[in-house]
Amino acid sequence: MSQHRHPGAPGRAGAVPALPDLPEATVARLPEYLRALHNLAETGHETVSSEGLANAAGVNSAKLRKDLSQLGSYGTRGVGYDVGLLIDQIEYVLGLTQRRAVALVGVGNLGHALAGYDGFASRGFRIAALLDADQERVGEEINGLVVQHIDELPRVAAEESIAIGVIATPAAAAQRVADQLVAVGVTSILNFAPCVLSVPEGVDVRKVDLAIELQILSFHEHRKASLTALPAAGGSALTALPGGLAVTESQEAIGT
Amino acid sequence: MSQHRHPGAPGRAGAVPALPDLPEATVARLPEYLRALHNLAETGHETVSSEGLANAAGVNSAKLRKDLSQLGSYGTRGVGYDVGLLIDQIEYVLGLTQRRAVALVGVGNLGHALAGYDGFASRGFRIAALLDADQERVGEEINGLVVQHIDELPRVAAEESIAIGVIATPAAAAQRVADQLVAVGVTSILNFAPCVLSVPEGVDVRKVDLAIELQILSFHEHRKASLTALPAAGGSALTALPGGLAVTESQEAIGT
DNA sequence: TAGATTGTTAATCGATTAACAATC
DNA sequence: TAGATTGTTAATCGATTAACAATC
Repeated sequence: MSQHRHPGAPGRAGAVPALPDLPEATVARLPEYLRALHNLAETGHETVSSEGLANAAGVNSAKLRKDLSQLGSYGTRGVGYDVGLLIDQIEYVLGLTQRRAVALVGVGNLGHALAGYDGFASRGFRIAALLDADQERVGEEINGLVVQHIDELPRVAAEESIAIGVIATPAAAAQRVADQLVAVGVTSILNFAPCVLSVPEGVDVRKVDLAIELQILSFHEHRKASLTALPAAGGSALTALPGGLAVTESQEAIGT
Repeated sequence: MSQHRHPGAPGRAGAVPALPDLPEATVARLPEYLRALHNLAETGHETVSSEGLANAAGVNSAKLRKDLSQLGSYGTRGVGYDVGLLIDQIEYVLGLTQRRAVALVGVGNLGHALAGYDGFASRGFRIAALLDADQERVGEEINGLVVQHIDELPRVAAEESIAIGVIATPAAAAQRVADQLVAVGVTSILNFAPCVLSVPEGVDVRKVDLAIELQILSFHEHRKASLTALPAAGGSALTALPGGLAVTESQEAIGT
């Protein structure tokens, strides 16, 4: 093409950052590529081929090249991709050049663990506030943060510029918390409560439901069992497992 | 694997349980329908229309009818679906008529929370064993279960008929744990470690990565910000949020 | 019968993939 | 130049959706 444009890439001042409107499936895979690239960087790799990165991320190489081509043209034919450049580019697109502040609501069993999860800090986020509706829990200190009452949310949101709300309350409380988050201007919510949330247009909600993941696996267990239970039907069942290793496609399925 | 008979689907006594090969997108939504149906049953509803159930599950009604039609024909035209019958049918298809035993490996921060998560027990699963490679943690009691050393896995798997393995170890340990699970015959794995696992064909892996969920939200935050940063472009931006509520489509996206 | 709602069709949309020309 | 690998094309596959005939 004419030249390598870095649309609003790090270092570009002035121009409006024209963020490409990526397919959702691509967006969901970029973080996986990013993680693989960080691993490669740590082990001293300066370039990587689409084949190599695809293996590290558990996808096929055509899909990887297609995904990366949506960001622009950052590879070199005959050589591969520059690991550092690609990290910068993906981090830029994902909006990770700023460390976003997260408010975690609900400091029960799961919320407690999330508050202590260092994977958030190491991958671009800062847990800026812990909130709970239970006065019993207010004042408790977890990982250097003091739990505050949910009614403090308006003040906290303003002070900390909360960008993302994480809901780890029981299902019965989740909608009310979502409403409160929306009311203070939060437009991105990660919901761990097993319920559907209603939010206005323009607010993004992602849901993680641990029991649902197990139920999906249960279906496949059930299905595999029903196949091996048909011995008369002959050859084509899954009974004989080949010894070779392969990355199962289902590993990509989450978060899509 | 085929140690005992599946209770036949309602209405199909005697016949081989011919489990339909459902589209993955449908499988991923069935647990959400099931949860919504349980809510309806608890609030005294005996029947529900596709419109009503679709609202409760956060999907559109055409999709819901299409999904349910894959299971067979369990609705009544002009009336709707029988809540109890549909619960039985979905639970059968998902293999939830037996309570599956789960082994949880890695009892650190997150694993601790998972061990105490009552959503597993209430939705068809039994945490049958807690395992860890760290001798310091062996012997600790969590929620009535004593943490055992990972080397006990072969014995535990045989004694408890483990159907699903949950990996909540650091990334560096996850592949080795997966190999150990596969070696004792586990064919379904839920992986919370931020890494790709290699497993033989026939083994299903699902991955939950909390930081990836935040990074996907971060992309959308970044994108929304880049849109509102274009004031000259006039009318069509997302700045003016309509007051009406709507269930965002992105809520369905996980686990697909 | 009249009204309601399912189950199915068919059009459309989006995602995946193999293949290969472009090009380093 | 010869070999390697990207970026793109086009075919295919799977998922979504509106519309409506079937039917309770």
